[in-house]
Amino acid sequence: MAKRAGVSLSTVSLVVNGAGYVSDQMHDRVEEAMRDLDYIPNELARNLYRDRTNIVGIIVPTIRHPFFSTLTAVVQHELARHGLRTLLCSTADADAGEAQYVDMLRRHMMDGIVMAAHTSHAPDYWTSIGRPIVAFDRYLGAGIPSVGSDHEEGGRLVAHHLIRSGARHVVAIGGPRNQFHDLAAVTPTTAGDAVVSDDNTTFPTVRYHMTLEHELHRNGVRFDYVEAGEVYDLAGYAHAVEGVFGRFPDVDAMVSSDLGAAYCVQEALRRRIAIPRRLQVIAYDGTFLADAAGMKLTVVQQDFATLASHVARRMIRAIGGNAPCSGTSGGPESDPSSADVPGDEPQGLTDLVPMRMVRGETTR
Amino acid sequence: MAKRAGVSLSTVSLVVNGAGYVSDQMHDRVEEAMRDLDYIPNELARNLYRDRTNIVGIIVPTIRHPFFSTLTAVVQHELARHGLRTLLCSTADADAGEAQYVDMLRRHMMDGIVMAAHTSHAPDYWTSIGRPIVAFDRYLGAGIPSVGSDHEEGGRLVAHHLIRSGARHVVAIGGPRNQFHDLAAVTPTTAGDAVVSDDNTTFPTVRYHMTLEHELHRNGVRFDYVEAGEVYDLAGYAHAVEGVFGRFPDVDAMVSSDLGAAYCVQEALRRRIAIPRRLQVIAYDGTFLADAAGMKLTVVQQDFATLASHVARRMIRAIGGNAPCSGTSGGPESDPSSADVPGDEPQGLTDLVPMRMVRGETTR
DNA sequence: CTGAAAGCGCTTACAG
DNA sequence: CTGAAAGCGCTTACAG
Repeated sequence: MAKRAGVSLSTVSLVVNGAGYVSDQMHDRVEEAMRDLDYIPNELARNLYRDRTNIVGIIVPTIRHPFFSTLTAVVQHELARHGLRTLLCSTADADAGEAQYVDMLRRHMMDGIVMAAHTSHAPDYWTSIGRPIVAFDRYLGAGIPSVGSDHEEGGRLVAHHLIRSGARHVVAIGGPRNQFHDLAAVTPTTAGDAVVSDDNTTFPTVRYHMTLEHELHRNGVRFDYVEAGEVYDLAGYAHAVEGVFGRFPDVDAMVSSDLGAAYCVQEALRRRIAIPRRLQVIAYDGTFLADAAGMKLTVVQQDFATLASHVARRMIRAIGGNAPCSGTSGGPESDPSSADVPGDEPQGLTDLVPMRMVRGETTR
Repeated sequence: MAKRAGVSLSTVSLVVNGAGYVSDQMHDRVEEAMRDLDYIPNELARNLYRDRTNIVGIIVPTIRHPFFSTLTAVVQHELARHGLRTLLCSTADADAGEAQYVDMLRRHMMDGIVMAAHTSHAPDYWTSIGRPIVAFDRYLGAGIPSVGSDHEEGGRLVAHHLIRSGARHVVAIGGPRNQFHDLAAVTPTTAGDAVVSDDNTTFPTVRYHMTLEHELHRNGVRFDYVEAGEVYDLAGYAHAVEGVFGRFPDVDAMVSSDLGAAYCVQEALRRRIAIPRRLQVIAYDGTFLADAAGMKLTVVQQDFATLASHVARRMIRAIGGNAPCSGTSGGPESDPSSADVPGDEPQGLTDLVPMRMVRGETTR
């Protein structure tokens, strides 16, 4: 519909896309006409032709939780650097499970999905989708790339600090423990004790608690796990924390996410329990909240920037082919099945990002 | 490409869309074929035909800030109820100003935009876009609907509480004050004192501080405003807060966003300043952070649910016509210029949502 | 180097 | 009630 300057639409298209050969004269004439009528190309038509939207969905439980808001922010940033937009897909804030978002992926409304929420679907479900998916902090099935922090290292960092500082009774507050087994090839033994089995088939976050528990037990430190409800139930942490002090009067170290740790500090202040002298608190994640929780929290820090860059890299590769932003459109050679390029680099399909501990005011 | 069951594509389309008249026999035959080949309609083609993506962008400074993560979550939820998805458009997390997102709106990659970040563009810019825009907590130009809390009321709530409780020196910590005037028909007087002028042409958030200052002055309470840097500079609040105690040793009340207030509590604890006896702290916003900041903060609460429902309603109206989810497709009668339906209801184009104060542990 | 043609996958009038 | 046709606005081979 842009045949104003007496040229054909193909020429306009060539100019707009900077492709092909157009004489300078034509070029200028088209540019001028575009400016005059302030022509704006309709992206919808391109999308249809290219079978690309340049939109990637990120599935999280809720963006309200500081961990997921931080994660989403960095992932968005990183994707944007590659010309991809981020569609917010939260499962708790939208009465819609992940299935609806996967459906959108199937219907080509998104080019790919970053999956960072709990799922009740089995690996078959995920592998059969046949479109680009990157798993965050979870295993979704053979061939689906996965990115996450090295939670075993995280568990070790926490355990070793607590052991060194003389903790006797550690309480961890976290999500529903039954989720630990949904996708995990983990063999729980009788006494609530569990053992990590196969390296490649475990829900990664579980390893944090398992390693922690294992290390503490090995060193004769008592360890209890308290469930705080689903991750999207922010107030659930507060209740769980309050309960801990009643149930375990002799607790001398508490371990949770930033949010849980913040409640620990708050409740300890209220009960006039001296931190870190009588009670140590270690937060897991290291979002802004760790700096604003009444005391500067000691944290085991996730490296969000690195995590995001891995996620973006995996996603770009999975989407494949045609670069979205740069003019170098290499034709439609994208192949959905390239989502599961097998072991094309050292670590295979899993990126494990190191963690580090940062001392605050809540540990000795 | 769905002529498997020996029927024409039009029939398939009719079945998929549940429109027109199809015999039961045809219907079943098509359904069966769709199941067999597990056919998934390509949304891109529909988008092109309908000139609709069912995607709405929300422009925020950063999703990391608890206020904006909460706002985004509720808006997403509310939009989802109307069949609309939310595209995350943050200006601080993506090296891209709002212009890039507006461009996407122009190119029909989004159906509308919720604008909740600071802009340096003048009203002309916004009004000339001619596509659905809803402003949040700001005035973007004649004809652009706007939603926000009643910040004058917020200012009054804070002021009255502080006056009643005997505060003598109040310090507020907030964003750069020069932004206050960007879009505001506000006449600052000599002494740093400012007066709210025209009711319909003011950057709404400004009114909070102006009302607060005005009320406090009227009652002989000292008021100082300290700038904390841009809203996306989370650590900036911490620095600002630290500075306050040095500059104003006699401060006995501090007022800021949840995040700023959290830093106030933290710094006061560190300096062993008793809250609320020697120092009161009032937080503005009322996100989850107010419950996890070392003490339960007294807050002036934004009614996020109501704000979001107004935003969604305004957006639906601006986008107009064809319902996205329900089967009742009323044909393409959407009209971009319906974004500025003039004064079609009591309050005109502005929704002002009430606030309320919730007492915590940080006030007397 | 430029223009007319076919096609991306759907939808909706419009004839049979 | 069902099928052949035109069109959504662009892009890319393919002839001139």
